[in-house]
Amino acid sequence: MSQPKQSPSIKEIAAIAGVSTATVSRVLNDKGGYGEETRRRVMAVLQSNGYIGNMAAKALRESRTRTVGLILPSIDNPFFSSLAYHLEERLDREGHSLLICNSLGDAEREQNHYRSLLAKQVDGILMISDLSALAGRLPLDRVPLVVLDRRPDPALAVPYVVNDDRAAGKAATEHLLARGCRHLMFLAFPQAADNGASSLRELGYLDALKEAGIPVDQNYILRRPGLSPATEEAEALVGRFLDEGRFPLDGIVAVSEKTAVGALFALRKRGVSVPGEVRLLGFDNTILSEVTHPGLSSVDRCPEAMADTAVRLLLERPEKGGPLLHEIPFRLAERESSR
Amino acid sequence: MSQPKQSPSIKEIAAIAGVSTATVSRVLNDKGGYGEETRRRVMAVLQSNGYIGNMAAKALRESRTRTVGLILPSIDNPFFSSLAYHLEERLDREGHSLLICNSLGDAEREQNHYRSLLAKQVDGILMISDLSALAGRLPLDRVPLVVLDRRPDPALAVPYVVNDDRAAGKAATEHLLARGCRHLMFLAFPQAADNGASSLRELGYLDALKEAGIPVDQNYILRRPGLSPATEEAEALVGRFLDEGRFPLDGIVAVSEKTAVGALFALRKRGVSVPGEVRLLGFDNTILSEVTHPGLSSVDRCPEAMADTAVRLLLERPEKGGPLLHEIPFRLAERESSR
DNA sequence: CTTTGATACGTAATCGTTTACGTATCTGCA
DNA sequence: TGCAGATACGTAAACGATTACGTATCAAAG
Repeated sequence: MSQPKQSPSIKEIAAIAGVSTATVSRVLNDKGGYGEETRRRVMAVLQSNGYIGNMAAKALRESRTRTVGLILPSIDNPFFSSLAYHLEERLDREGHSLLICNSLGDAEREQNHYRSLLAKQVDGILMISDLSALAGRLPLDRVPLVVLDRRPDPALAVPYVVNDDRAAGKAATEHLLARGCRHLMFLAFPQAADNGASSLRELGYLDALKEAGIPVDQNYILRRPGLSPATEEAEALVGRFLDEGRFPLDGIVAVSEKTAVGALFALRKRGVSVPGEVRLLGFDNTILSEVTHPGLSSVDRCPEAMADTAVRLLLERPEKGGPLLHEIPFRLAERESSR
Repeated sequence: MSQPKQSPSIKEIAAIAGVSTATVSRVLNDKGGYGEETRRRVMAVLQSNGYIGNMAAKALRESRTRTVGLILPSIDNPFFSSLAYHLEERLDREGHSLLICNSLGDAEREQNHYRSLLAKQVDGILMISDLSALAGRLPLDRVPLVVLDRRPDPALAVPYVVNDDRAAGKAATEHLLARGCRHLMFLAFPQAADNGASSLRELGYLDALKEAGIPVDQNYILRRPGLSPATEEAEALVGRFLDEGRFPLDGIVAVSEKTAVGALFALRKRGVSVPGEVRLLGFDNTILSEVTHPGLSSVDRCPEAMADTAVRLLLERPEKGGPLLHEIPFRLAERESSR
């Protein structure tokens, strides 16, 4: 009735079925080289003994685990968890599993996790990191490595998957310009923690202003110090800007969703209507953008497509020398905050 | 300069250092039984050759992987991803890694993932599932198993970690009663998809009404059909209730965060002020509750404590026969929606 | 000087697979 | 009949670690 506590090994199965381990293995892997009668008998024994293979042994023998690792700052972040969802989905379809490691952006944690993943013999590693913590200290070529949502130094020769952030910044800005905004704020990431995306989006913002013939005013470019949570800082920054009242304002491009929420809070507390007086637009388009009031217009960075490309790069290992940069299309999700 | 593509094996290290593999292994594991001079030499060779162990081999030999699996409906859910974050955090501190598997609540996926985790020789499995899909079809005792946020049949003898949902439902209701609400709606999960928590919270709601001497009216208990996304259905249900206008309403206890958001949308569209005319309270207290307007009062289910307990149960394997039910304290996070 | 015990190793088996290689049986054809 | 080639297996060697067991050396104790 009850199954044995431990799964039997291929050897025990072989003994019961009266064949060799080689034959059991062949049956298990559909390799052929056995008679139909034998196959049936082996299958029956496997079934009735609740055989479940030992992937550790298989991995040792084949030196592949069908497991890949994902190192990210924190799975507890709506955009990353959406990305992780799609990565797992895609990997699962290819018969691979996903190991998740939170780094909190900490260099030491990244290194430890990376080493540990290599030791675990993963078939590949996905990272949301600029790799500056790893470069030179750990081998980057023992196993396929793909970076997501960050732009590592091209000298490291690691492929990376990002959006065309400059174009996205430009599109976001143009969206607000098209709705009549003329005094546009750009709410940026801290310079230090700049993951490359923020300054590119800023360039896009500048591109759009230039094309529209609107002079750039540095007072409209607000940069978070980066010491406290994004939402709080953004709220404080925008709040101060509004309180000083030195400059007119009718639109804000926020470099992330959380900063956009902060901006929204600041505006609401001061009774500034959105989108009536100020239009607002953020990035990431996670569930957060759906539940604020008004709903946040947001640049959808298409995490599903990012995941798709990253997994393809990781598993199909394109010939060396291919392009490192892989850009994923984005699209604007318009909601009330910019209408 | 550049390290070898493949990590050397213990055997190669041994050869270079002029010792046996046994000695290298002993040095690696601090087992003692070697001279100081030898230790230094072996260490140096390990270092300079970029040795990284092979956990597949180690797992095969020791039959433990220091890896545990987590099967959940979807990592792309704020409460679950918070739970996953804390699980990983806690496991990492114990030297374990976390494999993540999305089941979408689908029985077949759950089974496949479960089998695959067993094959991968994980040291334990965490599940957000009532196990009905597994019971009888797969061995539940090959490896320690702990259920989170669901109440599996006690006959399965699987420990599970949940909140005291009845108490939480009661506390939530009392919170609104204390603020003067007398016409309280309870917004429940669909009967089919009931994970046990919803009906317990409903009992708590009834407890609170009874204690307050308020007669129960079934018209105030709304149940989602469970066919569409929670937020939409909740919005539709509450909307219809309001539009019919047959019953007075001044408070809503929503069984989850997403249903609370749906309720909030319905109220807002009809110009019902929250908390002025209707006070609202939900569950889960994820980041969603922070960004709605007004901010959602929410029962914080303390995912960190849940993770802590679950990992402890999984790794410390308490003596058989201990209690299965493990209740985690909750606390009310009060925001504007109920003030 | 012998004995005892500790210390510092090495040898080889083992974990559960896969697979190269060998071999026996059978089928079909000249 | 004899032989080639296919088919259906079995044998045994890996994969990279751990570890029980054996052994040589040495110091201290008797």
